[in-house]
Amino acid sequence: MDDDKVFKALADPNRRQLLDRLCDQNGQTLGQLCTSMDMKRQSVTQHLGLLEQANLISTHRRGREKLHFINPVPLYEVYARWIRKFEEGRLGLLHDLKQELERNGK
Amino acid sequence: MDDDKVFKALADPNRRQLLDRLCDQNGQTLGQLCTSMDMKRQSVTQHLGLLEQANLISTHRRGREKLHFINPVPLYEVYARWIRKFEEGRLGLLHDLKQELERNGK
DNA sequence: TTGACAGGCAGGTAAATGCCTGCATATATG
DNA sequence: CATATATGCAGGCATTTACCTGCCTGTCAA
Repeated sequence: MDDDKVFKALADPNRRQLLDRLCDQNGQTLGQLCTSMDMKRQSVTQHLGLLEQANLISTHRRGREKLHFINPVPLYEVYARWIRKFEEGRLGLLHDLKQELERNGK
Repeated sequence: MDDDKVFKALADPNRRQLLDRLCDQNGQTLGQLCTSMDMKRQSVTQHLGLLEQANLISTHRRGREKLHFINPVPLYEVYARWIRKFEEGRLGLLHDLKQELERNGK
């Protein structure tokens, strides 16, 4: 997985909204997704392209339509490799901070 | 919490690296952090500024030094509000995809 | 076959981003 | 006090990003 592409894809609120819409209803067409996005179809296409490059969605065509499906795996991997790491040290880190503040706040 | 600031802050590999360095050793000064970043001090300052605005780090001064501490809370909240949501629907989503592929792959 | 519909592709532009240089300020130390 | 050290602040510049317009291709249905 390319961490960087995933993080960059998630950096834009419109792309997060697209994931949200797909979470509401998976397998939507480009046209359907466009109705909830305040921008031109071509722009939505670009956003979906970035999501697909980040492997956050997968697509396939049905006739003249293009269906979009969420792939939750990269999101979970971001959590596993990135967020959980800091979560584990959470108490320790807060302890360090507290100690430092006390040492200097006296 | 401002989701957008957190996601945008995490979008840059240098900022993620800074968080990593702080995870290795919490409470480092700007100067210390600079030694592991291949850019000028002023650039590092800007990155740290974004991390602080996203509430991912907190700082306080000790004399002429500025110490930086990780705040793991926003990371956990991103997970709780964002990633867990998709994780929950994971099996269902994969099931939808499989079904769709089979319907059209025949 | 022809018209309507769904989507792809190719620039163009304004704004945001990331990095830099140069200079200013504040603190520690001899 | 004088100097070195740690950081702050301002502005410039190149790249990337996000959105747009305009046009082309492919599919369905009458």
